[in-house]
Amino acid sequence: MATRYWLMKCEPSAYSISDLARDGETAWEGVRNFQARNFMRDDMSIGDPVLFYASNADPSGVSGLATIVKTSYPDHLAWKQGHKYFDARSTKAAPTWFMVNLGFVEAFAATVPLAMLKATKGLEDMKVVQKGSRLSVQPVTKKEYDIVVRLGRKTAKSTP
DNA sequence: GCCAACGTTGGC
DNA sequence: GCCAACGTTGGC
Repeated sequence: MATRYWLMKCEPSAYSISDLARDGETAWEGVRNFQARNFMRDDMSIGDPVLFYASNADPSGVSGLATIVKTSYPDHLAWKQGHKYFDARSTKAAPTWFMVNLGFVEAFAATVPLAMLKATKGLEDMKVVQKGSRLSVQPVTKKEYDIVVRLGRKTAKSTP
């Protein structure tokens, strides 16, 4: 499958880019939105580049880069009774929810804030800059990805 | 902590 | 199949 580019959101209090830097790889668990699930289940390939987005952060924005190291497999937490990600609809025979594994690529020295993304030419169409966008896994174009990477590295240089 | 926007559920 | 009610997300 062709390389696709992604943006994946997470609250730093739950999991941050430094956690990923420490772990090297992590299972992207707990996605409970059908659109996000479809992207993970159907459209991701190993090696796809990912913008790691910190939501509910100070500031919110892209904090680093990751890559897909394992394509989708059933989210076993949906089967765990009592777990916060438990969902009775999901069975082993017909799983409802899936996850992928992310590998660490790079942590920006400073987060590229959402306000900067909004102010940058060429990123107007990104879902994340649009008002009310809550999709936690979303596709981005190569062009958008490249612009954000450039912003992230520029920010890094100006931050001691 | 507030609240607007959104996705999902359930009554009808 | 509509739509109100609810729970959640996420910027500020």
